Amino acid sequence: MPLPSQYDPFTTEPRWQTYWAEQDFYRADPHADQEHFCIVIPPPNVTGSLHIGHALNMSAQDVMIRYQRMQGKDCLWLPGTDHAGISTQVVVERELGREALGLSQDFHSLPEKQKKAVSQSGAKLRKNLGRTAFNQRVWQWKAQSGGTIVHQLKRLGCSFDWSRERFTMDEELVFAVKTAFVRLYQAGLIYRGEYLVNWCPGSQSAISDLEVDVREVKGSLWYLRYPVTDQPGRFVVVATTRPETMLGDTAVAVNPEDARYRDLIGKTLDLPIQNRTIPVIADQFVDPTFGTGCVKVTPAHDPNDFAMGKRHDLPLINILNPDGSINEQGGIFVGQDRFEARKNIVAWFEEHQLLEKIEDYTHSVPFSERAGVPVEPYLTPQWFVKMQPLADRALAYTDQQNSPEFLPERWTKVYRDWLENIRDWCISRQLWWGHQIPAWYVVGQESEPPLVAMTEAEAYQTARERFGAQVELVQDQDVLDTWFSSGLWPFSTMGWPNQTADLAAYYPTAVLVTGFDIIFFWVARMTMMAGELTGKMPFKQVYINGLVRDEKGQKMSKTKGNGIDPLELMDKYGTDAVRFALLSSIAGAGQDIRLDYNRKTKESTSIEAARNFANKLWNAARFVQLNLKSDPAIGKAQFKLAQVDGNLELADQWILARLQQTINQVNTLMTTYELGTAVKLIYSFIWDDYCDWYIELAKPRFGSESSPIAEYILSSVLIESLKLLHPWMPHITEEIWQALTPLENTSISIQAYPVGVETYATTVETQFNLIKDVIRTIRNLKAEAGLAPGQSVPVYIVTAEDKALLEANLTYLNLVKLSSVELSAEFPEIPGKFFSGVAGGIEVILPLTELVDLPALRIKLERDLTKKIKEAEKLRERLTSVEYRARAPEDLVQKAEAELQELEQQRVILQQRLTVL
RNA sequence: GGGCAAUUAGCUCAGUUGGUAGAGCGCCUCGUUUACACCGAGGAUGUCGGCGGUUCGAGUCCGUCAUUGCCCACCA
Repeated sequence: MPLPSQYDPFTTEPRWQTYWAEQDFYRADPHADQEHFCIVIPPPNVTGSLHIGHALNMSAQDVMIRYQRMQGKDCLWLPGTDHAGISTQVVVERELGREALGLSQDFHSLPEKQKKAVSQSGAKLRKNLGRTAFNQRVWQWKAQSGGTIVHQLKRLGCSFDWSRERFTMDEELVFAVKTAFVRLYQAGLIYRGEYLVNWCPGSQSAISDLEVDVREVKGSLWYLRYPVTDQPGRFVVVATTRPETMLGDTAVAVNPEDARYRDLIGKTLDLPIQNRTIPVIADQFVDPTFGTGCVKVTPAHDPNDFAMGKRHDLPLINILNPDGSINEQGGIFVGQDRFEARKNIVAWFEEHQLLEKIEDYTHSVPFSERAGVPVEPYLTPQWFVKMQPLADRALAYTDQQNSPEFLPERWTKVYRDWLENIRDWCISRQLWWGHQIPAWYVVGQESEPPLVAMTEAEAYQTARERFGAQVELVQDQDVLDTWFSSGLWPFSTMGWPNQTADLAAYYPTAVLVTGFDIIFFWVARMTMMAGELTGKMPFKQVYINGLVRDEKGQKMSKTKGNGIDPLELMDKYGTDAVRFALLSSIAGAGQDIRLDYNRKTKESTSIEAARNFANKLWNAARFVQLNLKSDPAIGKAQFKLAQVDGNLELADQWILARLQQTINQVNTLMTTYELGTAVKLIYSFIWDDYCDWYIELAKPRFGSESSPIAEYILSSVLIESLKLLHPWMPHITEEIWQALTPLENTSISIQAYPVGVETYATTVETQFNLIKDVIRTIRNLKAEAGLAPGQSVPVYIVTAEDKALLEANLTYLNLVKLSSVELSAEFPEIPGKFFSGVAGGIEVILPLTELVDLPALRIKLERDLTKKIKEAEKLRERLTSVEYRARAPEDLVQKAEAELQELEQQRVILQQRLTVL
């Protein structure tokens, strides 16, 4: 099938994607004899759509998987999505709200006011629907529009095994989650307790430390006076950034060493507004140099105070409702919002002359990432995972087996540090959409601990045994933090807790590819869960990919609106170009990538360069196809070096040697997943070596005696190059490969990846490079002489050593327009003016004609000469140094000497040239 | 406060164990010779952030400072 004159990614790419899917090439077989290789997808949110970070992350995984598949391994790349508790619930709520208000626009394009109305109405409608009906509605939404990202992954050309697609709320995974919960509970690793959690008044749910976004806020530090009991006129002044919490104060603390307040320790203060007396306590925590040295203690609303409260056995007074308003403990301020109350309380203090002063104060305030409002430390009953034993176990693996291994290695420290300073994990969320906690309470026996069981029936059975037949149970209303189910992902997707064939074959997985931003959220949770539940680390390696930054080097984010849409780029340049551009800019693993992008024209030069490369490859293939007259190899081109060992020209041997070298380098790089470096080598092999030199040298051979060999090597090297490149640019390589190998009738993606022979002729490379240098020197001389490339000129070449080599390959010099070539061992008689250059000891002489601009040439030559003299001077200085001679390695000294010799030769020639002029 | 990155050509970035700096884009000159102008040939451009040290030799190793970005912990 002849290749069309223009490559069209937009029709080509979907065609092969469909073909790959229909042929079912990427279905894994756990019973296969081959070695297994597995990657599980970091499950994107079901609500999400593909962003540029995904594009990089997924492309990287696809390269790894395609490469390993071509290595002959049985590969499983398991796709799936995450139910994403809060974001999904919010999306569906908004949909309800939009429906109710009759708005058809996308939520994000609505004006702020309408957004608020939609959210409020949505939340109300959710409550009206009730839990079951609402969740049904979410499932319905998921079926309709939850698959956006899945389609987009297909468009990226990802070679997933779609038969194994999973969702974190699949029945199988629900079972795994329950099993994990029950087992951890039974092992004493899950408990329920009243603790201070990060409470988000916006979503009225507990959130984990990791979901808190700390922001610098310009606020105030208020200095409040608390009167000392029975000592009229004496006050203790406390400083606070949250005055409203004083309603729940149960002590004031001072440092025990602080002489200023020593006499007050053990005395009491009259807490204003509340008309309570509170003690003055002594605690080391208090820094006497900060503020007044007195700290108000609110154990129910501050983590440090909570700890202090524990130490001093202080009462806990909760003053807030779940929505952030002041509750009935708040005296006269009951019902007010926390910020309204703050204002009013400050006013009250001022009015009663109890406000000492106000200072401007910039401090950090924790915000809820989801709702965007300040978080309150809040006392509620929640479920927790006891992390220390899990972290210790995971750390033990890192210590003993060096597993998982992080790439780049430096992330190990980040991972370790977090595990070493672990805190308990609050896993309950006050949401409807998610894995409902498998715990039941006995109605009327609320003080009893809940019954944790796999099913309601099981819970009832236990309850009846304990409380009699009439017992009534109610299930815990909370759902689990989304990361709880994601934490099981590498094994829950393979059928755990059942001992499945997939688990046996693919678990632990080979490598996890993810961003550093979820090392704590996800990676560490997986290792801890897996260590406890499966007794193995879930992956051998963790490849951390960098962030894709915008053209200014800034992190892309929704709020900044500086995202670059990969789909738009794919529409413009084709998927392969986007993949290539992203992957080839990976320097080291974990290094951020800055994507150049012009927001006005929506152009990206790096992706354009990638598109140009695709075009180059396409045209090279077209050229080869058009010139295959003798059809020796195409159609069943299984490249074997042994088949072409006779009658090879230097260029043939050279390109084969370079191919071998490239194959070896790529294979070596891929053992450490150096995807960017590897593909850059392939790029330069195809463009610089194959296209710029080999194809050019093959052109004059067509039709001649050596035509069949040239054609054979042209085609085989191309086909090997296609295989080399395929993991990075799957579509175009498939397209060309299919066109060139019609007899194969299969996909390039399941061909064997090239394997290099161990030795290749380096002498060939040296020889060929010499010829290249001679050609370059001639071109150079012509350009310097101001001669057009098309102008035929005579050339004299002087070399004793390499005369035979040049004689044998004289035709190669035809890459430059020459009227005659004189080869000699001695400097020849040349009529008229001339000038010359040196290539690897070979002198090339170009007679001058009247066409040359002599003054311009002289200036250039003089500049060159001073440069050479300086270089030679530097080199000579080094070589005459006694220490250098004594300590530098022998081969280096020799190299330097040879270099100096050539420099000298060049200097002499330049001087000759100048005198000739 | 602690930690981690980054600092190299106009721009974006490479530079393996220390051996005397490269690529892509851009720029300049020339060119449509049997694939490709999304091309070819040639060219110009760097006190490798500053200072100090180790070494025959430092972009590379050590120390220190500066700037930028990120992560963690945060004294009310």
